[in-house]
Formats: sequence, C-alpha cells, structure tokens
Amino acid sequence: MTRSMQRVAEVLAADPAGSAALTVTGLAERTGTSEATVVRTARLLGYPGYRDLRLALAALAAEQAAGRAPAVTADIAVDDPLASVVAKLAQEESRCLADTAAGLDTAQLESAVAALAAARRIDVYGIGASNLVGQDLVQKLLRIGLIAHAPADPHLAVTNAVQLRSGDVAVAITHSGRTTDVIEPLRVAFENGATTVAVTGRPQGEIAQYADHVLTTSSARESELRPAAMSSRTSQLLVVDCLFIGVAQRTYDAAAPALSASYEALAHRHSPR
Amino acid sequence: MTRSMQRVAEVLAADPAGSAALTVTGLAERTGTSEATVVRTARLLGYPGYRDLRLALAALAAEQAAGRAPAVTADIAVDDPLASVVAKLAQEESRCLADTAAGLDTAQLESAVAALAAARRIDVYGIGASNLVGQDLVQKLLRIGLIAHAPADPHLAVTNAVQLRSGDVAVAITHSGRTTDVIEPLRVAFENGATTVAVTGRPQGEIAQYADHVLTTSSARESELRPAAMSSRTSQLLVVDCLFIGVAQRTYDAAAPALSASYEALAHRHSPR
DNA sequence: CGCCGACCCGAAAATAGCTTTCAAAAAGTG
DNA sequence: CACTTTTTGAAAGCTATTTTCGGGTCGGCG
Repeated sequence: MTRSMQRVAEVLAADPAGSAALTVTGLAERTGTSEATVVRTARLLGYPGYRDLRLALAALAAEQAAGRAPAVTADIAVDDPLASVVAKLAQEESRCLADTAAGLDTAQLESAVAALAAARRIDVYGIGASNLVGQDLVQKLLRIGLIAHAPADPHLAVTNAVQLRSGDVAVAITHSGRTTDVIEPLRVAFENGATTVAVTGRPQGEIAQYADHVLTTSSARESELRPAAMSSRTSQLLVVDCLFIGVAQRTYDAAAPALSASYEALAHRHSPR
Repeated sequence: MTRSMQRVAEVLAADPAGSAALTVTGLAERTGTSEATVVRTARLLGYPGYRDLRLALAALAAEQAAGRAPAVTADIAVDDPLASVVAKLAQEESRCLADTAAGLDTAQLESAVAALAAARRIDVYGIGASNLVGQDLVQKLLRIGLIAHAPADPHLAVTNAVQLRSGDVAVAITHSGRTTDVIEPLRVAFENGATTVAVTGRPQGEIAQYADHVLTTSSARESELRPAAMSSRTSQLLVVDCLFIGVAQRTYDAAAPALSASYEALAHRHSPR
C-alpha cells in the first residue's frame, strides 16, 4: 500500500461513520489526495469502487453503533477491570446465543419436541454443569405436569435408564459428546427402545450413535479464564428452553393450568407486599 | 402517499438489505415504477435524495443483521413455529444480557468479588431455578480451590448460615427478592457477621435489608409461555459468571493451577479420541 | 354527461458523482 | 547521474441520480 493510500485508509479506519457521509471528492480533499487515489484505495480494500465501499462503511458504522461493536472482542485477561469483564462476558454469551440459534436444526428439534410431548416419562442425563442444565429442564417440565428426572448420580442414571421403554424419552446433555457417565445411560435407554435425544457440541461424537435426534450446541472455544462450561452452558440452556417451549405449546391445554397452579402453590412462600 | 410510492415503500420495508444493493434504476424496475418516483419516495421519507436513503438502508440492514433486530420482537405465541421460537428466545435472552450488563453496579460487584476472594468459606442460597444458578457458581468456585456450598434444602441452608462468621461470605439469589426460604438464611448469616451479597431483580426488596452488597439482575417481564425464570436465570448466570471471573482474576496464582488440576482429574472420565 | 382542475406519473434532459486514462512527478536502482 | 519503475493528480469519460416537463388519470362541478 502506497503512502497516500495509507492516508486514506487511516481516515477510513478512524472515522467510518464520518467517511460514509463524504463523496469521493470530499474524502479526497479531506485526506489531501485525489479522487483517483480514493478509488484505488477502495479497490485495494476489495470493493468494486468507492460507491460500494461507502455502503459498507455505513453498514459498519451502524453495526458498531448497534452495540455489537467489534471494539471489545478480545479475550478476557487477568488484569481486565471488572467493567470490561462484564461487557466482554455479556457480549460473548450473546454471540454464543446467536450462533446456537443459527446452527440449530429445526427438524430435529421438532421431532424431539413431539417425542417429549407424548412421553410417558422423561429422563435427562448430564454430569457437572450439564446436570444443572438438565435439572433446569426437569424443573420446568414438572411445572407443566410431565414426569421427568435428572439424576446426578451416574449409577442412578443407569438404573433409571433400564426402566425406560418405547414411548419414553431420554435426553443426554454433554458438551464434549464423549462423557462416558452420560453416554452409558443413554445407550441403555436407546437399547431399551426409548426415544433418545442428544444435546451436544459434537454432533459427530460417540454419543450420536445412541441418539435418535441430535441437537447441536455451539462449541465456541473456551479461554483460560472461562473454563468449565460458560458458553457451552448458555448454549445448552437455549436448546433446553426451546424444547420446553415447544412442548408447552403442543400440550397447551394441559400445560397452562398446570403452570398457574404451580405459581399459586408457591405464592405463600413469598413475603407479602 | 400515492399508490406507486407505496409500492416502493413496501419493497423497502420488506427487504432493506436487498434494496440497498440496487441503484435507482434497479429499484424503479423492481417496483415497476420510474426513477423519479423512487426519488420522490426517498424525499417523502425524509432523505435529501435516493443516495442518502440507500446509505441509511445499508446501515439499517447491518443493524438488523447485528442481532439487535427490531424484526422479531413480538411475544412468543402458542402457534409460533419452532424456528420462530428459537429466534425469539435467542434474541430475548441476548437483550436480557445486554440489559443486565448495563444495569450492573461495578462498585458493588467489585466489593462482592473482594469479599469472595478473601472468604474462608462461601455459602450460596437459592431455591428452585435460582438454586441451580447457585450450584453453578459453587461448582466453579470449587474448581479454583475455594470452599463453597449451595444447599437446596432451606433448613440445611439456615443451619449452614449459623456456622458463618466474620470473613465468610453468604450469597443469596432470588429473582423476586422476597422468597422467605432464601431471605431467612441470609438474615442469619448477616446477623452472624458474615459479608452478605444479594443477587436479585428487586434491589428494593426485603432481601436488601440483610445484604452488604446488592447486585441487580434484569427484571424483564416474563410472558405466559416463558414462566419461572428464563430471562431471570440468564441474567443471574451472567452476574454469577462475573463474580467467578473476578475472583479467579484476583486469586490467579492459586486459581490457574487448581483449574488445570481439575481438568486432568476428569480426563479419564471421557472416552478416548 | 362532459368539462375543468389538480394531482400523479414516467420519459428524457440535466447534473452531480464516480471511474478511467494519461502524463508528470517522485522514488528507487544500477 | 541517467534510467526505470512506481506513484500521483488533472482531466476526460461515464454512470447514477436528480430535475424538468408534458401526458395521463381521477374527482368535482356545472
């Protein structure tokens, strides 16, 4: 890149919004160069001409203004001030949600929901952080009158799985897709004829062998300071929420009254006012 | 607005991104009108000409693509197709994260982190969905070598709380801020001289009386089909993650090795490959 | 029912903005 | 220092946008 082109590029980078408001001539003046140079710079940046660069610039400016600023995109560091930690975390989880939503196979989700809505009994397997996600699902399913369990104990999980049969549903939640303590009960459920669902970040992993329906969670890398399931948990929760809402929609006539009943039953557990 | 101008406006509204890619002539053809009409429409919409409308269009499209789309903002309905449920959920939770991050008091967070990092022992109180959030925090704190508990049983919580004294920390998590089973143990901890932290959507609620530091979660309304803690859970998890990262940063020298040790210890629990 | 006026519309001229060309200037090279 | 290569801006050329203007349509009124 030549000297005068650099000058143009600098101005563009420094103030995309302002540059988008200028014509070729205006930008040439502002950078102390000529129209030709501006156009050449636009070409170098990969656009067919200045017109298109300008559109892209406007889009970029809007995107930044909309908050998803590529400004705070870096990893969380040891010496980040807390305010920046908050911003970065919120942004990463937000991105994770978008990724998950984009990558979720609606057809698989649909089948899984149908199976859950019709299930006689539902088992959810997960260990560690994934178990908490499973319990979250179970708590919600219980509230709309379904029968569901999320054993935290792997032995208990397997003994539960043995009881399942056709018409029952087993859901396994594991980010890695190869947690043996979770694969095992799902395999047992699968072999007993239950409908099986896997919620995993590795749809090719071993767990998929025993799953009738696979729901893919986002598998964004985790940095040193964000260990053990932060983005994977966010992603799993979104999937689980979708499952729940889907089931609630399909069993609405039973679910709605059950839901209000559970609210009322808990009312006196809150202090007045 | 005249008929042919409406036609133009409709196309613009229906597909801002696509329209931004077209020239006046292109758009005139596509809407079956003339260049003049397109320009007139742009004027009517408040722009000096089509050129500027086009820039605004590109900006709008980028903004929508950036996720904060004002597109799907409606409530989730009983007859929504699953694809739309996924999109709406992801977007709402995303918005919830942004709201929480914006409303979080960094100073309070800072004090809470300092207390946690120095704590001899940490108790986390929460019931139902909030208990799961508490367990999530505890699991992570344990991984970096801290001593933490999140009793699900309210009696156990109180008996735990009695053991706390100055230098210990108690964290209470409740969306409503008036769940008696959570207020009670926090009160006991508070009276025993422990440092107390409340994570709640109602910073004015009863729980705040017994809290040295209050962290506010987003209190977005929950619609009929999104009951019991969806956005509140998302919000709580973000706060809890911030607490964890803050503590991990401040105890980095001890936290980092503890973290890797916990990874290694779990390695053989995964199938090979 | 037919005439008149107001408004809407698009073709084409006019203009502004973008792109290309080309020769001079600058920078590098033997 | 002479020569080659690269960079640069002025100006010509072209495209896209804007304006103008006259034909067409609709509703009101005699």
